Amino acid sequence: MNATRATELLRSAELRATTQRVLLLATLIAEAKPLSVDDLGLRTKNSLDTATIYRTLETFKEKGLVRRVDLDQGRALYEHAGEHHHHIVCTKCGTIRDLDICLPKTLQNQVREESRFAHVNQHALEFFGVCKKCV
Amino acid sequence: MNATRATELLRSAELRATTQRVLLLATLIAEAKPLSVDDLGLRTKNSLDTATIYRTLETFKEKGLVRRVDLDQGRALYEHAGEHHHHIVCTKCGTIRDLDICLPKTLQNQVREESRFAHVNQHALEFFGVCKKCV
DNA sequence: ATCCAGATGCAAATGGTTTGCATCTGGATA
DNA sequence: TATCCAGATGCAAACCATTTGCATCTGGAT
Ligand SMILES: [Mn+2]
Ligand SMILES: [Mn+2]
Ligand SMILES: [Zn+2]
Ligand SMILES: [Zn+2]
Repeated sequence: MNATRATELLRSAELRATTQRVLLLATLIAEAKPLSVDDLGLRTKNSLDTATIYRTLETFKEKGLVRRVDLDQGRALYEHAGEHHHHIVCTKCGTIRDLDICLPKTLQNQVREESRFAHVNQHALEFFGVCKKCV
Repeated sequence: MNATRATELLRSAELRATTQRVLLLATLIAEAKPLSVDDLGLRTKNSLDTATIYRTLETFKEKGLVRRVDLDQGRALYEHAGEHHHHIVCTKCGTIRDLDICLPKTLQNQVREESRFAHVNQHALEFFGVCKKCV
């Protein structure tokens, strides 16, 4: 179980290690992929109130423990925040895969120039396609 | 006005050129940036029912006249579909700028390999930063 | 001028997310 | 170990973007 690890992480983030938080964070670590609030509800056997899940995820996000993945309109997904990375989504079955690629520095600099923005801080990059099972 | 151009586009898309559709498409062409349903309501002086706007945008999307931009969770944005491009968003004032950059072919091929997906069809790429006015 | 498939307006429903408030609890303290 | 309370939770209601059912209206073909 990741309960111990989750508790440690909560402590270092200066958050109270409540039953609910440990459970949610351990689940996010175990699944290692973007989960919806509903997903989290199911994985925790509906033992947590929906409002608690939302509030907890927001807290986790502020502390950098999770990051929100906005793939489409509608429901938000959250994943345990590890290394910066991107995703590819199967448009047929919804499967999400991590990608260990990122934008080349040259492109990021190009954006800095072309945008004429004072700062460019982040970017979101997702790919969409059809996985082998869904061909 | 872009009313004439809008009517032409609707005709070539085999869509009936109703008052509402011409108005919406002309607005999207004129603004040339991603607009929310509320934006479109305001720009058209609240003369259109919200349900009509939603249904019209969906129709336009199916015909390739507009594309939906999912920047964050919450409200969807729609823009007149021209060349494939990306955006940078100011996280302070919300301003959205077009970017004429795209991913290098090498990266796209890399994704094809690493993902092990059968097909990779699209991608979404958005940058976030602070514009000069908001520094 | 007539006609009708498809488009619109209105109002109610839906679904994800947020919020107010009473109660509960983690963990600091004595 | 018992006490205590700021902060966390559960519950129910509110909120807000989007969708849907249905009666009425209209673009454009005849
Ligand atoms: Mn991931
Ligand atoms: Mn654009
Ligand atoms: Zn698939
Ligand atoms: Zn700005």
